[in-house]
Amino acid sequence: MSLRIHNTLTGKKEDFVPLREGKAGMYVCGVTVYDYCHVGHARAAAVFDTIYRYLQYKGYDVAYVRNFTDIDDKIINRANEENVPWQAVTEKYIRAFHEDMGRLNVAAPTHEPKATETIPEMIALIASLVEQGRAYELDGDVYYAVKTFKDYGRLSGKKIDDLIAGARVEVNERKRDPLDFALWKKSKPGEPFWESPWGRGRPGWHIECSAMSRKFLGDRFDIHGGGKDLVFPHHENEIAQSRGATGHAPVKYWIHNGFVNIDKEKMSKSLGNFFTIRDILGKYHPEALRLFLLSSHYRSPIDFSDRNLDEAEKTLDRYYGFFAEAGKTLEPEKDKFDPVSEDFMQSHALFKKFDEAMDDDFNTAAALAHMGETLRALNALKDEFVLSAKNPVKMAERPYLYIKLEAGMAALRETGNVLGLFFADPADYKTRKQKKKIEELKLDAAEVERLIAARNSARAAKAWDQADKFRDELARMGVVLEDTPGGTIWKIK
RNA sequence: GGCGCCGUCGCCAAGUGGUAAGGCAGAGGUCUGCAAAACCUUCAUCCCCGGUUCAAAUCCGGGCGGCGCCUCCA
Repeated sequence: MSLRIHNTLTGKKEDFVPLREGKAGMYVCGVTVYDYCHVGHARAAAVFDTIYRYLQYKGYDVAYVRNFTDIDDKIINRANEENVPWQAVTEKYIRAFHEDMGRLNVAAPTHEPKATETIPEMIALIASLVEQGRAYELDGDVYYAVKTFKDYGRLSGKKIDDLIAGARVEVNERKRDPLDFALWKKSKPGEPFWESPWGRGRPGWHIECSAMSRKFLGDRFDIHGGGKDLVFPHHENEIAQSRGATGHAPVKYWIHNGFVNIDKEKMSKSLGNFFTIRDILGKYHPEALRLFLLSSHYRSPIDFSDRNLDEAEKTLDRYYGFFAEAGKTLEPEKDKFDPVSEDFMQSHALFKKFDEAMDDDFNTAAALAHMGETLRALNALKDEFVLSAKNPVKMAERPYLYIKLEAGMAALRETGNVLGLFFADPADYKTRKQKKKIEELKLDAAEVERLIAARNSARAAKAWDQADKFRDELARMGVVLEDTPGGTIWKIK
């Protein structure tokens, strides 16, 4: 079975054939660290994290680079506003980024370079472009001469002439062409700077990624990812720079994720219609956010709403409910059965379906559907297993039910892990969630426990009317009861 | 204005030529003192019009509606 990837460059799904067998090099544009990340950033992070995990699951040795843009106008502005050194800004938001990613269970990439650590490589790249006549200096600034690159516009499907016609009036009229973009910017007094052959300055945005990807992955690598909004001009410019300098098309497969929308509109800083990751995690379990982000195909827009987040959380409850119940059911019986063989585990039907879905351009939505079907089947199996203990006729089936359950659970966990899900301890998941809800509703847990105890006394006396009164009272508080063999448990509606 | 994407059940969402996955909500049922949870059953012909084809949600043309990129943006 082979992996197929939708390549922005060709607009088609193509078989994934890495440049070096068994290995994969992937570069994903990270964030500019001048503010907290919003849900749109979370989507890109979760999507490419999932791709990273899936490639590893498929057996590839993956070099995954995700950068930080830690020098740019917005950072300088922010530093000036807050009257702090620019490094204070970037350090603060890099830390915040790592916190957010940790909570979303986004794995650390193999390399996480900062632009400011890659300045010499950028200068070398720019120098090479200048030497080849593809870039020119203008009073301390260096621009890329777009017209020297005949394939400009190929990635984004744009024609140079159309672009020129539609180009805005530039502040800098000295550029040879309105499309030419800055590779190096002369620093203004008081601004951070690095020494270069063109004087003191700092890098343009696009050159960073060309330099950082090249530094860690070489002149050519397999996958380059980022949000759809980066296709033009950022990635177009990257191609122009890298290919202009090295002569190689740098990237084999370009992957772009769709936006997170709010009321059909793109979530973005400039529109102001965004929620930061931390805003959302105050209200929802981080895993619910991650599940939500993976519940649509990565290229489709996804609509952010409480309703959708609620649904994701509910789905998650089902999984964790099963893991908790199945764990409780199987654990005490483990000694009675032979351990399940690795072969049997790996032969679980879910894997084939999961792989098929993911092989088809990382179709996480379809993969999750298969996992959901498996979950339902396993719940049924679990009930059957519990009942079989009391039924002499079914006794003989128990070993079989047992290994089916164990294997199914393992399959769910393993596929879940590829999606970065189910990483919490089931008991922990529930407790944490409960705690949060109690705080939200300002419930008195002791009072709840007291009412439950009262109800259970009534039940013991078969005073059903009395018992129902307590139930109703709890219901008014938002508490729902579940009478299980192990006692009465409760949760918040 | 240029380029591009999208429109599938009340909601979310798969499906790129072979006769509509999955989830939520709803309805009925099993279980339960009653519930809850879980499970079972049930629940759409795919924005409109025309065309190609034995066959189209899927391809082509034309509408209508929504969105994105063209400027910093995941």
